Amino acid sequence: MDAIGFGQHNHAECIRQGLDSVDAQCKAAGLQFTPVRRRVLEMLLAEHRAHGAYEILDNLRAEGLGSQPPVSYRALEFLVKNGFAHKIERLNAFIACAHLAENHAPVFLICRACDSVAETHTDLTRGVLGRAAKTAGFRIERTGVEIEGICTACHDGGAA
Amino acid sequence: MDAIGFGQHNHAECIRQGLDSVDAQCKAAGLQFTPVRRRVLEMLLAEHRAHGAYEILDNLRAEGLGSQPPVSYRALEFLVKNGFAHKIERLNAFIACAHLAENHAPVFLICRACDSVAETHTDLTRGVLGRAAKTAGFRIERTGVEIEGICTACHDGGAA
DNA sequence: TAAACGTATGTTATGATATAACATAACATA
DNA sequence: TATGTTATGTTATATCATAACATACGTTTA
Repeated sequence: MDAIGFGQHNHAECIRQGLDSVDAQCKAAGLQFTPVRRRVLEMLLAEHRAHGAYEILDNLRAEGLGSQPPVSYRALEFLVKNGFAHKIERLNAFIACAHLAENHAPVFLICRACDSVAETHTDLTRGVLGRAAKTAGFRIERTGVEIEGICTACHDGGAA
Repeated sequence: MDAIGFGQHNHAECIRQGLDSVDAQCKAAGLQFTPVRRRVLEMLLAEHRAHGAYEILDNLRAEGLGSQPPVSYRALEFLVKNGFAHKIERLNAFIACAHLAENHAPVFLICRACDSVAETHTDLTRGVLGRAAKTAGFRIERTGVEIEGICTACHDGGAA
């Protein structure tokens, strides 16, 4: 279980792969990966932190790709609906999916010091929670796990 | 592991116990359980569903207990900070804590059909997620697990 | 080609959620 | 009384999100 987001990796490659993978998935599924949608995903991929819809919008506006809130919200909705991005509810902000193409019940580790967000995943329907839900007669459809704390870099660095 | 919220219980008793318990905890901790705070908790306890801050405010206003947003937000902040209520991030809404006095890493089961919310809990720091976090060097401070689906009553009743 | 349709985008306006900032009150205690 | 602390009252505004309608553009169908 890797937690992409903290730690070293070839980030340029990480962005390229993300775009390529979504490109391919869209082609396969007959989805339109339009310029705005592509650019929004690229912005999300640029950093492993959550981006607000209005921050995205500011960037789009600067590039002449749109100037009103629905533009960014629509692109983000497309990305989230198709599993290419996730919304971090705690932050009212969005992040590129770090486990594209995997069937994921995502878990987010949110550093409150540096705002980076790492994504890992689990299968909540198994384990304690799944059993609890089953006992309660609850039919799970979607899960969201958001964990707030301090990442390695920040507590090693002294930010906490 | 019980999931209070769905299923039968003596609700009047449930409200009374909630208020009494918080009353006692406030006395013990030297916290002021003021009329507004008490009334807000009572509103939350009235139903096992999440209440928006402005819905709470409307009620307060009708009772002459406050008329501006900060009134409800402050009371809710007090309740959340001291563990007497929780915020459901998905819904931007608040719910009374169903496990008062327990050290809780709450887990919410949210029925998208009837809007009821049940609270159960787990120890995320143990188990798969805890190990994952440890591996990533992440220091967990707070966890929020929100599970959306359909509750017993709703799928038995046919709402899904 | 044109008509009809579906999907994406552009734009205006507004709704919904949340907080900053400052003023006042109420209470404890030095 | 003066001081400090906590809670409340109030104004204004920031932030997040979507409804509704208009326009564009490609594809299918006649």
